[in-house]
This record gives sequence, C-alpha cells and structure tokens, in this order.
Amino acid sequence: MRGLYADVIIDISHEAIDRTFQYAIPDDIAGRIQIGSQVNIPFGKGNNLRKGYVIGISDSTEYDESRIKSIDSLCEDGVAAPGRLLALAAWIKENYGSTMINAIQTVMPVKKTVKSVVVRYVVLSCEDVDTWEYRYMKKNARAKLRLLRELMVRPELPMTEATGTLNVSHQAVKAMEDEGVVRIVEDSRYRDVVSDAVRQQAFEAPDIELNSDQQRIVDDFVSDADQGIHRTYLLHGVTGSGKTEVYVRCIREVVRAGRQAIVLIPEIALTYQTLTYFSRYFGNRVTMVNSKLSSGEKYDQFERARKGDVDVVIGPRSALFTPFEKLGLIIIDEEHESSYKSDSPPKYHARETAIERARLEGASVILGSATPSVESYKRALAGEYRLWTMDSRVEGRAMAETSIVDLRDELHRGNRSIISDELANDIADRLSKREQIMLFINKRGYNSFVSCRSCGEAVKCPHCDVSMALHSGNNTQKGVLVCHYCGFRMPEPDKCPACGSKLIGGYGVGTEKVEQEVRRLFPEARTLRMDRDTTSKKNSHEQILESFGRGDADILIGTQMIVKGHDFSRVTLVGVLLADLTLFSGDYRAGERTFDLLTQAAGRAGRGDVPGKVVIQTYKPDNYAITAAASQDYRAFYDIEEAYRSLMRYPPEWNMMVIMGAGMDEEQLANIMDRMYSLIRGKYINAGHLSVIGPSEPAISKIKDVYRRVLYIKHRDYRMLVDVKDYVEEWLKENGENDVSVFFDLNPVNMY
DNA sequence: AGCACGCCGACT
DNA sequence: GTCGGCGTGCTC
Repeated sequence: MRGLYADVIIDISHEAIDRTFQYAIPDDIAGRIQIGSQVNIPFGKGNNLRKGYVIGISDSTEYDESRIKSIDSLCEDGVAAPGRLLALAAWIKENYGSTMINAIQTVMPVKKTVKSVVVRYVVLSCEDVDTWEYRYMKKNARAKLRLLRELMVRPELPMTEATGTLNVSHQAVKAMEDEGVVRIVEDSRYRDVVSDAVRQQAFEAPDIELNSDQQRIVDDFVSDADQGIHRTYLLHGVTGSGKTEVYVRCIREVVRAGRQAIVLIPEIALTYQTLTYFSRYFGNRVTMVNSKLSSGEKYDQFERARKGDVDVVIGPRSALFTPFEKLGLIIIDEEHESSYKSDSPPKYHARETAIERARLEGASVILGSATPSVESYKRALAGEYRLWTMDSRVEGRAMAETSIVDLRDELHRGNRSIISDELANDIADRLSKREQIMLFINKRGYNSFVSCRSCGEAVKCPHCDVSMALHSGNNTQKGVLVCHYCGFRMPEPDKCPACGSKLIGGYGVGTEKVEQEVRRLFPEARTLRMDRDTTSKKNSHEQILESFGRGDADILIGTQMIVKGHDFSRVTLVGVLLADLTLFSGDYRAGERTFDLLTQAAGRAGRGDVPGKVVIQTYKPDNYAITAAASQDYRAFYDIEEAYRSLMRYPPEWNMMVIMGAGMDEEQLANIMDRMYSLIRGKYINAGHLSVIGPSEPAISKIKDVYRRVLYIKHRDYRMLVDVKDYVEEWLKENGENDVSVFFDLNPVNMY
C-alpha cells in the first residue's frame, strides 16, 4: 500500500528551515486536503504543533519513511491559497529574496476565515392574518399588532427594524413565533465596505463619449481581446486626459467576456474617488480592499471575489492578490508611484509582480501614468509593452500655464518670505475672483529640523543617527524634538550639542509655517491645511477634501497628498513652494520624483473651464526636471533622465541590488560585510561589468542601537543579481553570524 | 524558531 | 564528583 505525502512549508520565517518538509497525510483528511491547505503539523524535537502550508502532494518520498511524521490536522479556519497564487509566491521568493513562508503570507492577505454576519428577519408565517389581528386587538396587544400590521404590508422585516423603529420587544416577537404567527429566519450576508453615498451613484453616469485618443486605445484593447492576445500596455496620458474612462471601458470588455479585473491605486486616500467613479459603471459588482478594513470585511470581499460575486476590486498593492478565479485584467494606476514597491520582505514590486501574475493566468496589464517610470517607458519604447499615448486633455481643456520663480532673485530683492512676489500677486488676484488656490510643500510639521548655523550640524537622534523633527509646543517658544524612527524625544536645545554655538534653530518650511505666512499676507483668506498631522483621524482626509471641494476655503495648503489625483474644478492656481526639497533628496530617483510631483501639481490647476496657472518656486530654475515639468514635456525629461541613468549605471539600463547587513556589534558587522565583498568580487571577477560598491554606511547608519552597512551590486542583467543573491545566501548558511542579519533589496525604490 | 546535545566553570 | 551555563546543530 502506498501512502500520500504532503510537502509542507513551516510557518517559521527562518533561513535554516526555509524549505519543504514531507508529512504523511492521514486517511481522515486525505479527501479534504489540497494544495494551499493550512495544516497543523508536529515539528522538531518537542513535536510542538506548528502551522504549515501544503505546497505539493505526492505519493512517494525520498526521505527515510520511518522518520516521516503525520499531519496532525487541517486548520479549521484556514483559507486555502489557490495554487496559482502559490506559484506567484515562489516567483516572488526567487526574484526578490525572502523566505518562502513570507512570500506565501504576502500572496495571502487573508489567511483566516471569519464568521459571516448573520441578519435575522421576521417573516409572516400564518394564513389567518385577520383572525390574529382581531385577537391582538381584543387583547390590547398593541406591540404585536404593530408588528403584524407592518408584516401585512411587508411580509419580511429585518429584526433590527422590528425591535428598533417599530419598538416591539424581543419577547413579543418570540411570543408571536410561539403562537405560529411569525417565523424568525437567519440569513448571512457579506459585510459591505462601500458607503451608501457611493452606492447611490451606481449607474447614474451618462455614457461619456470618448474622444478620438480614448476611442483608438479602447479599440486597440478590444481588438487584442478579440484575438485572445494578452499583453502589457503602458497608457501615458497627461493629467486630465481621461485615463480612468479608458480603464472603465477596458474592464467592461473584460467583464463582458466573463472575466474579472483588479485596479491598483497607489494609496488608500485615492480609494474613495476611484470607487465612486467605478461604482457608476459597475454598481455593486465593484468593491475595494485595504488595510483599514476589519479582518471580517477583508475576508468577505475576498470571498465575493473568489465566488465571482464581484467583477472589480480596487485597492493598494496587496489587492493584487485578490483570488479571482478568472482574472482578465490588472490595472496599475499611477504606475510610477514608489508605494508599489513593498518596503518589508519580500520587497516585491507590484508592477513586475502583476505582470507575472497576468502571465501565469493569461491576463492583460494596463500601466497608467502621466509621468511613467523611466523603467516602464524604456520597455514601452523597446516594444516590450504596447505604448498608448494621450497628450491632450478631455474636452480640449488647455494645460496650465507654468511659471518658474527663482528664489535667489527673490532673496536679492529682499523678500525673505516663503511666498514670492509673483505668487503673492497671483494669490491676491485669484482671491479677488473667488477662485481657489492650492499651495503645496513636501514637508510636514513646523520646522522640519534643527540645525546649527555655525557648524552646520543638525540635531540627531542618539540611537538612530537621523535628524530629529521639531514639533512646535503649545503656545510656548520651545518645541520638542522627536525621532521618527524610534520615537525618542528631547526638548529643543538652545545651544548646539556639537559645537556649543547659540546660532541654532529651526530650518526649512512646513505646512504650518506656510499657513501662518498666508494668514499674515492674506488675513481675509480662508485656509485649510492638510498633512499627516491634520489627517490622523479616520476619514479626516476625505472631510478636508470634501470641504475644500464645496468651497469652504479659498486656499488648501498641504503635502504630497493634495497633489495626487484630486479634481477641484475651481482651482486655478497651484503654488509649489520649494521644488528643491525633492530635488535634493539625494538618491538617483530625485529627478524623476521632482518631475512627477511638479507635473501632478500642474495637473491640479485648471480642471474646470477657467485655465489654470502653476507657480514653481526654486533655487534651481535651470534643472532639467523643473524645466521639463514646467513645459509639460515628458519626452524631454525622459531623454535626459535615461541618458543620465545609463551613464551612471543606474536602473533601468542597469539593475541594482542592495545587500544590507545589520547587527549590534559594529566590528563584527564590518568584518562580515568585508568578507562578503571579497566573496562576490572573487566569484564574479569574470562576470563582465558587475560592480560591487561598499561596504558603506547607509544614510541611516544606526537604528535602535543596531548598526547597518550596505553593499550595492550593479549589473545589466537582473538575473545575474538574483544569482549573486542566491550565492550569498548559500554562503551565509555556512559563514553567517547569528547576530548579523542580512537582507536583499532588488532595484530599491527608497534610499538606504 | 525551539529543543536537545554537549563540553567547561562553581556548588553541595 | 554533579548542576547548569548557552554554543552548535537539527528539524520531514
């Protein structure tokens, strides 16, 4: 007799056990177990029960059969991962470097079943209603009578309504059930995560007529779909060109063919508007998922998707793993956004992972952006993706007029305000016309940091080696310094801790300071401020935007979050207060980020009938990212940026991998990083242009007393980097130190 | 990640 | 002589 064996990944994230273990499948669960099942298994010397995921089933084993243990049981509340998502997990593990268990958990944002919500209804269940009505009248059973009469109109009534609006006690209902007049039925339903306000707009939208650009693109998609061709499209459409409408039409096509679509958005804050737009077309066949939902809400949305009760799911990065049975299309809106790259292991990129999922499941991918990532645009130019371009706004609206203000001139003229004369004049003009204004700055708080004008040193956190943020105290002169990594706090010092000079103070500008300045210059203007401090409460984000949309304020002051995708038709002026803040952030993507931010900011102006204007303030008016953004010329920016990247051996022409080591013992860490360096140089000496840089101190060289060191590896071929990663991982098994942890980041998006 | 085995210091 | 420190190695 031959038994069945399961290949199980144990739910412990550790390199040493990051492989499958075979367990015998007992007869009683043989019929129910499947690939993806969660099982309880005895593991190790103590035979402690651990959770594991079945990733394979076979009828033979290479392992000593007498030493194979049996699976203890199936996890009763465990959701089984679809096999195709496990395949995606394997791909993620291999391409980004993580343990298999981490990759599995990533593709399963919902791992546990959650009991469904039970709704109880009161149902009329007797024939002789009139008799009972008479009987209740005679007995003066007024509550029972109320309920009975309501049920004569509506034979089915939610229990909450009976006990609530009708004010019939639970006992009375129960008594009527005993008398056989009513029955109480239970019904389970999905938790709804879409507000009624959004639902009410369902199917209200008029069928917008597409312009020629949109029509051409949708036709192209339909033509491919008709031929069963699945590919990746890059939709490069300027702000206001109507990309969302294109998404909708393409999804409609996919849904008509009986398949489903996932729409990824870069941040949760964009959920509401996207959902509203899609609800008009897909009604209750669209839903959303994100981390703010309760586990029950999340579980229900995934169940609806799995069962085919919805056609479209909208959400951030993790929505990519929605378990649709017949996935037809994945849309990645604002595909250049850095939030699509995970910042915890596995450090996968949603764009690349979406393309792989689409490949595995025979689906298409649409990447949409007004400022495509250099990576995607290069691939589109090379023909790897199909490039769709829309370079005019819908309804022929003009692009905003842009003006670059040189802050150095401003200083020479003696204007030390953070608002230039030109911007101030424009603000005054718009205020007089009762038009709206957005002022945008990419910093938060009052003054971002405290530095010494004598020695130049900024006050740093003693544990994390990062500049501490200055938070202004309540009505006091002194502020508090806070470390954003470990939360360490200290009072603002009055002399420099490094050199003792008293020439120390806040430096930089923040939204609060801008608001104060605006109030000083325009005391009659009504201002609204939006940053992380004012949006910490749930829904405060939407409330501020709605309030501004209604016209409750003249000027909206905010950080990045106000420039992303929000449409306010009465905004005719956008001011970017200091473009340099992103420009000088110090990593190779600074130019791209600046171009993106300025373009998005410009896209906010003139969405209505009145043309808009953008004022960009900077100390670097000649920088190509700024000039290209001002002239709304993506191609000009791309050509320079791509040349610079290639010259400096940065992505996308080259690929880059960060190997980060972290440990409490600085010397031990330095030693192992040095050995790693020699190891890689030694093995890949002939690999052709593989550069190894470091080991070096990252920007943040210490977090919570743990030192960090990095190696940067660059090569043209991504797979060569994966090869280096695998080789180093193998070497670490023999030569690694217990107190030094090492992780990899392929084509990192944020700085180290 | 746990747990056991194993080889050196301070206790009854 | 033994109890116990935690370094090393294995887990189907």
